[in-house]
Amino acid sequence: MKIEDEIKQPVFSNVFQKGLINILYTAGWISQRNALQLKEYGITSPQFNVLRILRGQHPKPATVNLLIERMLDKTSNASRIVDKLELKKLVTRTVCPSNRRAVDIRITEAGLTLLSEIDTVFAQEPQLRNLTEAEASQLNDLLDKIRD
Amino acid sequence: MKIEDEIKQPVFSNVFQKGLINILYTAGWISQRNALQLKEYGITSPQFNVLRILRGQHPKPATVNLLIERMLDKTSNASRIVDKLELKKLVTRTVCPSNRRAVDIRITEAGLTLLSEIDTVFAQEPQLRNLTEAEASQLNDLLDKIRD
DNA sequence: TGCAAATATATGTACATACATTTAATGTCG
DNA sequence: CGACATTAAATGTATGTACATATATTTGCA
Repeated sequence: MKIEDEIKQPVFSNVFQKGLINILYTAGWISQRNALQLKEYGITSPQFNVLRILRGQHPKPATVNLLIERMLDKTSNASRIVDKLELKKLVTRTVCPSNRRAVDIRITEAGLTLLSEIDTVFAQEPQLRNLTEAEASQLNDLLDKIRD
Repeated sequence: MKIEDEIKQPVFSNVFQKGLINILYTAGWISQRNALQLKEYGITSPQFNVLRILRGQHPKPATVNLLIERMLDKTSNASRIVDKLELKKLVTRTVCPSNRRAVDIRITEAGLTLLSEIDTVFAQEPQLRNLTEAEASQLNDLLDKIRD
């Protein structure tokens, strides 16, 4: 559906204004779909993102600082997201021996198992399936250019 | 900066995966910039969006339902956003005379004044300034296609 | 008419975001 | 060495998101 109809705004003042709204709206649309799928597995999107970062590090530990560096949203609260994951036994938290200010965070076996289940489901419905490879590249270039 | 560097992820499994992350990351980047600018005026992004919808209706009132229809995020809680705006005297809330279930919400003079101040500032630094008009159109087409 | 269904909004709860502040450990430099 | 700044993480507070439920009003129809 065209963005004009989705938010019932008949016209935009210009194509830039429309593009801006379109990015925000599309990101929300994607997030909502993701959140719905993840809900069946009992985790939220931020929790899922943190788990994937931890899997990338595995078997090395990550610190809260490293999580913040790699999270999509830099200002969110990694500490409290890890709290929730720890409660679900998907990660462990131990004081870092070489720097007792820092905390070593590791994904557990249960966490790895959960991620691989989710991967299987996500692989069945590929993302951005409506775009060709060339279009997806074009999109990446445009988005990178916006943030320059 | 390229998305790989921004989130310190050296490679993506494919261009679709990268595109997905890029949309989410870019939307966050835009939101954060907007939020920072709006903070000087004492309002948040959702509050700003609601105010703009109300200005679009002015001098007619809007209901909570109309706000939900037009908000970027359909599931957010319009009622409580209006609460905050009402506290700041930027909107008024009165029971709708023709349907006492509904509530007429109107932007106040103070609200209109605030919006026009913000417009002035935003106009000075146009959005998506790094894109040409053709590129912005292309972006809109790609984003619309993703949601088909 | 009367009563159930639908509608409009508000409220409750859990989680996340945004940002300031606090606490503890480590580094640094006089 | 010791005071002070820096760093890593946790905590506090306000706001927003997501979703279920509650309350009040209106509508429809037996």
